[in-house]
Amino acid sequence: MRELLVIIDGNSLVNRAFYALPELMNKKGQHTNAIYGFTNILFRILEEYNPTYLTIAFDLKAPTFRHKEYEGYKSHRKGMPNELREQIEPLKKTIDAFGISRLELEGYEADDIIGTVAKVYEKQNIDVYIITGDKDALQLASDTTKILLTKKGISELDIYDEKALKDQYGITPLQFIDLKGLMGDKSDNIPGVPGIGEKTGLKLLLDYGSLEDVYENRDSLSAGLKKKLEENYDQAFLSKRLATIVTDMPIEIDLNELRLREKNIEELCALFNEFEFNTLLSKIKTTPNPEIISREMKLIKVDKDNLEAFKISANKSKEIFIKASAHKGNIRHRKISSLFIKIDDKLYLFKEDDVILIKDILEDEGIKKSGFDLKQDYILLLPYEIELDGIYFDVEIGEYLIDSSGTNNDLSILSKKYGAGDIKSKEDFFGKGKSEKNLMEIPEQELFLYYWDVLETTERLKDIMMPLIKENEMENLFFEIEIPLIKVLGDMEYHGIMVRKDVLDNLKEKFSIEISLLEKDIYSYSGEEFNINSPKQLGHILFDKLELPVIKKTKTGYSTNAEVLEALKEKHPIIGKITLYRQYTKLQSTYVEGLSKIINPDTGRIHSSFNQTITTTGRISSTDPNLQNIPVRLELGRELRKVFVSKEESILVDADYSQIELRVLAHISDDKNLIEAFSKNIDIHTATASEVFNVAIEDVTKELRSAAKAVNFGIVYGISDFGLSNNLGIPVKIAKEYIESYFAKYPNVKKYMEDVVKDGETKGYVSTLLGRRRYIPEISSKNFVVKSLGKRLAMNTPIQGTAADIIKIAMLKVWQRIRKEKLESRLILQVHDELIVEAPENEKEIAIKILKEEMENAVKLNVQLKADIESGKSWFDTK
DNA sequence: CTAATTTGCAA
DNA sequence: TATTGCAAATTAG
Repeated sequence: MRELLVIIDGNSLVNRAFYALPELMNKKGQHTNAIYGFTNILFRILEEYNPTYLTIAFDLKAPTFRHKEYEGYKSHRKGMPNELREQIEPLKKTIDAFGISRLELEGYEADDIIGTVAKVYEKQNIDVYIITGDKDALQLASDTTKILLTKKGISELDIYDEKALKDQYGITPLQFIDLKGLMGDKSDNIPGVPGIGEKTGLKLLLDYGSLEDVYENRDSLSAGLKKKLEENYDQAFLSKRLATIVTDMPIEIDLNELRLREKNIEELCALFNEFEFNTLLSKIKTTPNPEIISREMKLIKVDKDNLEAFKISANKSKEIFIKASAHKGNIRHRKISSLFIKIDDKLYLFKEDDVILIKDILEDEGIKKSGFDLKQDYILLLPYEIELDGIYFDVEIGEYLIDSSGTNNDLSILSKKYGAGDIKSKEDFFGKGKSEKNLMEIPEQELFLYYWDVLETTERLKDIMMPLIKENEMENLFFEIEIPLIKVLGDMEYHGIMVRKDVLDNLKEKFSIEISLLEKDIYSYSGEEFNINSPKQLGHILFDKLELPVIKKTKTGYSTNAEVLEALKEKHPIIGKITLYRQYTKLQSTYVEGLSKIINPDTGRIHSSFNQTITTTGRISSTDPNLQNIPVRLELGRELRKVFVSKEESILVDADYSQIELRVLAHISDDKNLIEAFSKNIDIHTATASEVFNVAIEDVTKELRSAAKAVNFGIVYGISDFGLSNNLGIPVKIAKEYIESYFAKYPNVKKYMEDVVKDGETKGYVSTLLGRRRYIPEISSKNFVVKSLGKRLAMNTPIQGTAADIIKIAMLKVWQRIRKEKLESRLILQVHDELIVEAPENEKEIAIKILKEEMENAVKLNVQLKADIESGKSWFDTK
């Protein structure tokens, strides 16, 4: 088999990549799109062509002989934009880490280097592929040299060899130079013969051969053409010289220097990590970390016969790494298959029946437990009446604090990211979806090896992350808040909330009657049956058939959202019906049916998952089901809250913070007027209205209050005049005046907004009161829209995030106090600014007291925190 | 079957 | 061209 040499035109490709891809940035604000595109091409070339030799040619800044001969050469080209320039050096580093050689020579363009190298080696019986976006390179094609031209962005390559050129253009590769002489090249500012383009040029060359031949035969051409040629004689031959790629540069390149070397995995990992190319990280074929494979592994199966040795070791070491693997099943009776504990270089394995033997170790606060997603382990142990204690370091949470923007960070991604070795991802090991393996199917030896890797990696990551958390001054946030919160959330999931299936069933019946009536009405208006749930079909009916005015479009067609329907409601009676239909079907499918599906048959309760590592701001999120978006605003939806109840002889105590975000704003901006508004204990929107619209408190109308409320919301979200005008349906100019008036009354709020944006721009991140960070790469974007988003994020995140910090502290304090006072009350829900406790009736008063005190005293701010408390048998009753 | 799109619910 | 989430239904590939 012949060997293959691939030569890449680096400048051409990096430009293509830059302009073809959208703006990408890492969290430091460094642009990475060109590097990303280029790297993707590299991966593709390596996979598809598997070349023996690979080299990438770059231009250097120095002028070439072409500039000296013709000062117009490429003179009209704009310099490289800074967003691209800053990517060149990192790209070269990346190429080096790939083990790919680079060719750069002063005084010659990449084309010349490519031409020379190609010609030298095609004579040595090597196949040469030249990859570029520049058609000039076609002159280099031969029967053994192929030109691969990028087309349409960078995703596809067109392959040309000598024969393909002949077929398509009818001329030889060398005649391409003559063609350039005739037609010139706009992109390089090569003039050619004005008035001759590709069509005429090709015809002339087809008829006569070369540029010289064309001139010799000019007499047989039409008068006009002859004149053009004669007037531009010098220019034509200059153009031909400029377009000629040098193939005999005085350089010697040893083929061996172009040989593809081994990748420098460590360096590549570090680079991809810096660029935040998480998807590419997994593409790197890693060799197992030598340290891991050289370590001697010792698996010790522990049962009652050899328990003592384990306990001595655990007590001595004081730090263990744990992971439980469990069968699928009910939260209260989920069976642990094996519990793995790593201590130093030993891996201990406990089968289900033996886990209880080490209850004392697991509950010993003095023995530190580290792991990945320890909430899961905590919950798994609860049915065995083991309450995991001494939880010390959770790698998933560590990563969340280091960078809250990360998405689906499983252990395998993290270990690559931090260079902590290579490990199979959960999906790779267990399979996913239908082919997910049952624990029983996996040979024990394999399982053991997998968990060894998991715990080994966990330990390494812990060691890597700990200093990062320290550096970023997040130790307090991590150890005093997030880690202790694991158990609070675990308990909330484990306890769940009682639901009334009978109420759900009634609602289902009631709703389906309404829905079918509405369907009939809608079909009678539309004159045909269609799927009302399909925006496409609904759009067709409303805007094509009924010819209602189009208010808004989406990228795929007409918009039919609530706002649009609201605008159309007077135009046709069908609109009101559709709005109602939407309301009912939403409640039916998402809530009535959704919740029914997920009631735990065992407990009669709903056990939602509370995730601690999802949101960018520090909030908690809830899934399966999401209990943080149960309807409340509309009468109809609010009914659903009757489903959520307390168990027998208990009561729900519901406490929610009053205006926590605006209070946080008052504190961090230290705005006297805003602080004073809160201290007077009057409705904050009314107070704002009075200030902004310059009326006495008593004279604030409903309308003014509601406008002020919108302004307050806008302020919290990072205000823009456009956004506010949109929200209030007023002109941008008026919205602008509102904002200016607000800032005039609350000058320190204005100062805070300016400062936090500035701070975000210089540091690349913003922080909450407790030091939680969010990186905002958007803020250094050149794109106005993206940058504006960045500014709003900078303004909003500290507010929303600080409120999240505060309620987390409150949750901890409430949880701890309930335990300390040995109550049977339980914290069961958190909805961002609201906590719900299920309390036995005789604990109602103390539960109220605890919630009130702990929430209002969670932190000390320049304004009082206020919590409003209600109680009742159902969530509906607490509002 | 999966991914993207549209819609709508909460704080 | 207003912040943060989750989920259902439809539809394109």
